[in-house]
Amino acid sequence: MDHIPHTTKDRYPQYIRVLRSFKSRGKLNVTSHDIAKEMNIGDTSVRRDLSFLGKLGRQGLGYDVDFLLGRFINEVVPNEREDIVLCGLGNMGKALVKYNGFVDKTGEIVAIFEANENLVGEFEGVPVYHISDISRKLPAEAKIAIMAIPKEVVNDVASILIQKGIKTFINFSDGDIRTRSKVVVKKFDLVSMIQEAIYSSQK
Amino acid sequence: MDHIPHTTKDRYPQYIRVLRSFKSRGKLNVTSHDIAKEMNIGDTSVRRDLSFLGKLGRQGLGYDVDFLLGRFINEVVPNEREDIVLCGLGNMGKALVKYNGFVDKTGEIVAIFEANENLVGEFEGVPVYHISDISRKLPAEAKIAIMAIPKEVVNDVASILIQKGIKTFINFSDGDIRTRSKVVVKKFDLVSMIQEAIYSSQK
DNA sequence: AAATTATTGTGTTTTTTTTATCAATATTGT
DNA sequence: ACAATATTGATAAAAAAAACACAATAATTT
Repeated sequence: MDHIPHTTKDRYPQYIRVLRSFKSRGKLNVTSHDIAKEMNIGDTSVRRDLSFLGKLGRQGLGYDVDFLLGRFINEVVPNEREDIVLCGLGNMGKALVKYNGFVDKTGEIVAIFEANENLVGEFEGVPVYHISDISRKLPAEAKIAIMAIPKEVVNDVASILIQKGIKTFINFSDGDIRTRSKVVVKKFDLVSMIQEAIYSSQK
Repeated sequence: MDHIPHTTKDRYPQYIRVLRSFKSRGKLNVTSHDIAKEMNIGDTSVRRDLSFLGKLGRQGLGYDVDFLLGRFINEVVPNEREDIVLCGLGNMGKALVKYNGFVDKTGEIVAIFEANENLVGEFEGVPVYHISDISRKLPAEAKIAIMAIPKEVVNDVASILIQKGIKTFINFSDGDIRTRSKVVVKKFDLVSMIQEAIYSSQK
């Protein structure tokens, strides 16, 4: 399996989403055409993308959904479950904890840090610590932090987390995370999301 | 201004995000190189992308952030503010209402529909109606719906909204919206978001 | 005021990505 | 078992995108 093109790699997470959707609809087998339609690309591109992971399909028949999904998860998310910490137990934080779906393959929220003393204790089975305890209570294996705290404090908290070894941020804060360290930040941006949706519906 | 390439168009929303970020940092002027670095593409690509919208920069100097941002907003989001309705006032719904940022240029949540009778009335200045009142209370101009309701009901509610003229969905529900109508659905998918972040931090 | 440095905008070249084509193979119907 | 149909995987061709290269121009320094 030699060099995988950049565009192909970028599509891999989308394959997982689409395959999950097929699976949830009870589809056991899909063709490159089915996938292509769902992803708005050509069926040749789908077959090409898949071919980098090996000969996964059966001529005349298509691809086995479960097998393909397993193959993708293995390629795209090769590690075991990642431990995730959540900063901020406001409405967004609570909503995120309640998304149970990602416990299975991706990771699990193992600790929550919150500024409001009254919330310290436990939420939905996850321990809640005071935000000032990050240095002491941050689980050693955690490499990912979800930020759901106000923009006024997001950079202060982020720099402590970076010091402690966090390499990846999912940022739901309204402020940007700015750092000179080499970390990955995925920003949740409702404005862009809405704009992209409007834009898509117009072109 | 003739045919704009697909990849360029796809990058336009990202330019807005990056320019907003520069602006919030107090930067008045940027070069193609600044933008390129922020977007992980080449500076030539940036200049080419911009050139489709006219001669926007000044040789030797760069681009005016405000001017460029205005030009992009005009191109990508050409309409006036869009009226948005929100379905579901749980933790996620409440969190979304509190994101004030998108009131300015993108749109505004003008009505909320919720199943819990106790929440009917008003939230953060937005009227809250019972979910059974969608047909009667849906604002006529609304074309976008944010769905923050459980998967068990998301498709029932969606089909009522589609009947009433909603064309664009932002779906925070854990279930997929499935329809034969030609609508745009942008799904918020925490699992994919985390997976993409992990994937990015590894390649 | 000339030289130096920075930076845009665009014609051209190179690289990457997508699409077209088709042999190989699997299934289904007769 | 044969013909018809469906679909993969791969090679070749076409199209699209990115990078290169540089003239034009603006600011800055000497």
